[in-house]
Amino acid sequence: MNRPDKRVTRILIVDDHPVIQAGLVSMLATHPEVSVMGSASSGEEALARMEEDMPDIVLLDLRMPGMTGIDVLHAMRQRKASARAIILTSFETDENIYRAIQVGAQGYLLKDTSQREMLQAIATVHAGRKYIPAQIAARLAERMMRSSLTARELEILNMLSKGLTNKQTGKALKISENTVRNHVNSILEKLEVADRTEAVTVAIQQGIIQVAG
Amino acid sequence: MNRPDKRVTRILIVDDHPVIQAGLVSMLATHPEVSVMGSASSGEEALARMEEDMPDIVLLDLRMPGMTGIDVLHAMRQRKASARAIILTSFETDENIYRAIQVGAQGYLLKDTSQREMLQAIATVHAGRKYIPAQIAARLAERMMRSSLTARELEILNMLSKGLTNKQTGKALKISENTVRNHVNSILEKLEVADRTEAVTVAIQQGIIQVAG
DNA sequence: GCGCAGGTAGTAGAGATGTACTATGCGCCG
DNA sequence: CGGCGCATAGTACATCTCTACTACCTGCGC
Repeated sequence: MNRPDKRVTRILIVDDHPVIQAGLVSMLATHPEVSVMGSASSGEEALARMEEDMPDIVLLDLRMPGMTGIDVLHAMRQRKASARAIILTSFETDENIYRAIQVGAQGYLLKDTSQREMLQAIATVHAGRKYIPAQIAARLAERMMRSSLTARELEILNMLSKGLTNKQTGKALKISENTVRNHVNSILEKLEVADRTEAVTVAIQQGIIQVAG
Repeated sequence: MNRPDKRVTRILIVDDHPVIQAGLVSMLATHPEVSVMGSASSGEEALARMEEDMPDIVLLDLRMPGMTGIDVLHAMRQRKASARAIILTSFETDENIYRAIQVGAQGYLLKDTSQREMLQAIATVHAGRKYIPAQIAARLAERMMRSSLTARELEILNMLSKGLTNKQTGKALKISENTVRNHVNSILEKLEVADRTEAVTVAIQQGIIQVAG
């Protein structure tokens, strides 16, 4: 609980890739104003570490096996964790950015960020402000313009992407084909696309549905 | 041209992400049997560096602005470069793996690879053998099973993904709607899918078409 | 020169999709 | 309680998609 030096920003790295962990440690280690407390390779480990190490800032990867970064943010919020979170990820779908900010991320960086910018983001967030690069902010705005798909619509969108017809989808969900059609039309309107095929492209592009590798 | 120590494997890192560069340097620096000659942030820089530094192994990212890793491999082959290449990437679409191996990559690693495995891959490739993890090899086999789409089919698949109808596609390509239909049917057969919507999902999933972020 | 792959074009018909409405029941929130 | 969003269901019609064929031309390799 006692901090050795109040001016030093204490960092916890959460990323399942060893090379990223090593890279961040190496990029941050030489700077006296930050101190890397440690690294976690999973969300579960991160939450445990957070209670022990009391970091000021958590650098958080979104895509991890098990808990995702979003899950970790949720858990942090519930536990009223004092640490602030900066998302650090290779991917930047509109949906991911939107969700991360919604559950309380204070910063959002891409993995191609320079050391200089990374340090600046850490300083900014530690000072209590948000750090969202313009490019990311633009995507966030884009996403906030559009209304969200409902749970049912998401479910149906996923079935579209697997090539099910309206009839097959209706049977699978035990609703009529007509109802499926209504939902499909809502999806097309919300995504602002011409047909189900484009809907799938846009949904994947924006991270609304995932394509299991 | 004179190598200080023949037992040392000389490495060139090619990746546009500073954090990955730093991570790889840090993971490899402490090991006496490898020596990192330097890092390049782009394919163009990598090719220049290769002539100067004469590395034994190039650790090559696939996704980079400008030249992709595949482009670099092509250029290396044309110039009959002596260096062997190991692909090091976050992504692993069937198509990327297939293309990389086809143009002469000797290894294929994911960025979640441990330090131990990375060193082993480097040693194996330096000894003249290939290093393909079982998981990657399985995907490669999967890809080799299927016949490739023709240039025309690819073009039409891209238009499908944008929501164009057969008629619109025909007009855009100045061919008849009937011909488009024939191509679409070939696509469905080759991808083994039920309809154009599933075709787009599968094509994106396998890296056959890209979704511009 | 012949076969083969790829691109082109056509026909006919069954079925799926998209559009444009109306309408009901449920649960939530102010 | 009233309004609203959501899920449900329906009808009718125009259009698009998919299937199953046949057919011709070109370029390439054996």
